[in-house]
Amino acid sequence: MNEQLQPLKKQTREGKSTRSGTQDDVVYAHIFDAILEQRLAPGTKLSEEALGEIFGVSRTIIRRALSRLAHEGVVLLRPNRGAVVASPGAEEARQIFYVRRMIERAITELACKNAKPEQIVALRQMVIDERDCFARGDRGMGIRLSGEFHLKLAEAAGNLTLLGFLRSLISQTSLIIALYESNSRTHCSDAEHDQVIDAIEAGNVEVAVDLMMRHMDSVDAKLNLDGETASDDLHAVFSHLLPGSKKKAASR
Amino acid sequence: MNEQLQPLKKQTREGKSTRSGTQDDVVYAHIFDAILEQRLAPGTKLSEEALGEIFGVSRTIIRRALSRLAHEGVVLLRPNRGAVVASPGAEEARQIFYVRRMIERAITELACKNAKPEQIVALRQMVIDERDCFARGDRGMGIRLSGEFHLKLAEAAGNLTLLGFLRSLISQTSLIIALYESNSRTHCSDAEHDQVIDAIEAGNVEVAVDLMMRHMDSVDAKLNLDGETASDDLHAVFSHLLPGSKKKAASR
DNA sequence: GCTGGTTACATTGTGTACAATGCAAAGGCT
DNA sequence: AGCCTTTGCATTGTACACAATGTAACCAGC
Repeated sequence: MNEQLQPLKKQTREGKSTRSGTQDDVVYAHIFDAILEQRLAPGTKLSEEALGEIFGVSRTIIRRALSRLAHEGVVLLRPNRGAVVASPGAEEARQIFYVRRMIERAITELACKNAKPEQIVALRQMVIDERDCFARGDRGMGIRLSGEFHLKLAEAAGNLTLLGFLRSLISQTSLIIALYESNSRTHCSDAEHDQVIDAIEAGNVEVAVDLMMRHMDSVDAKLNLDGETASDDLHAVFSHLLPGSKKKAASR
Repeated sequence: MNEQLQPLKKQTREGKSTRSGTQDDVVYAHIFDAILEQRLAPGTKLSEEALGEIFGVSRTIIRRALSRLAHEGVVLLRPNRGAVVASPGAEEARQIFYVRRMIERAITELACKNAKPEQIVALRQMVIDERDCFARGDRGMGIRLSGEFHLKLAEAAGNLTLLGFLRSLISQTSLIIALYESNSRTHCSDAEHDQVIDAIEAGNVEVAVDLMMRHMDSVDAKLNLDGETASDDLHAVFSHLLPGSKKKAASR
């Protein structure tokens, strides 16, 4: 009788006006998209009242969305001083990529063992969608779809903890890519994604992991993490001054 | 308003205590402690109003604390139906420990390279505190201090992303340990912690990692993850567990 | 003219009232 | 008697109002 069909899918950025429950999801997704597409520059102050006015909801909803974004690392929440778009520095970016590489390796290994045929099909579909998106030249959407491919892969791996971690990592790496990508030619090349699927479908762990690592290399290679963004870095240093953290100028 | 009764036995280590702004931290810590010490059994409903009454704060604060707890995996937040204490099943526990092992390995490696002398000192102090705590027989505090040792180690590793992930993992593993630990004799043996510090101080990566992995093994070995498979956490919620009965449910 | 303090404003933090939703028990129907 | 519907209650979700805090401008003093 009571159909408990709760549409609690992972945040699909659609589904507005469901009126209850998903309002914060909608706000969250829109702000996230705006950050990825660089319509919101790093360091931009995110006023609760202004956002509430824009989206037609109260500050309560905005606050929840900002809290989620802050936890995923794309927004910096300063006590009593509001939220700003995060501006990860080069060192922070390197650390994030280091962890992501490790997580992706584990996910690839697990996916080789646990991926089901229908999940492989879904992965191939993701690559197709991704390719379409690049063809349309939609940069922000392309970055997000690349991320969703990796998330689908994590789903196939079957470890919920890894999935959650990767979600956070992808949010941050997407922001970093949007910030530091020098040449927007090849992004997350879909061909590499396809090769990884092939290896996973064949159950060849060695090759799959190797391909994934090469994929990470190619993403890495597109970034300019070597001190070319002087102004942004300076800004980042100043915005990261939190009370209680006595590590200033911890350059390394 | 009026100061409510204080069911808090220990003033948590709130050093700065800006008297406003840390309220949710206090609430968060106390609920977390209560879960770890099994004063709150898995599946227990966490009513916002009741908690607000207990801690003498409004539901707003409680809600934030529950949100944090939910994100760290020790509380399950069901839309329109309130929050309950999480009850991770055996398979979920295995997945969490798998990830934690991987993260700890990376942290150990990095700590060997990046740990500063004063951080080593702080780590040794942690072990001493931990030992004192075990001597007093404070189980919940012991589990938490063991976790804080690993967090300090992650701090020494110098990767903020890994630190954040480990914080989430420790929250969940602490809950799992509290749930599944069969014999409460040796917990997180402080001797193993000491050995790890020695190896890190000596900069011996191989030995340090090996010791850490053995340490993970010994933690693993104390758990009873075989047999009482609560098939689904959702189903576990429906089963009305008596408060205080945490042993093998025997419903296999 | 510059530095220090004071005051006014803007923004965030918190509490509370109201609305919406889910759950449960009671009553009626088959 | 059993099952379905309905109605009432309890709890969560949202919006709003007030309080606290940080920021900035202004004025006084050096």
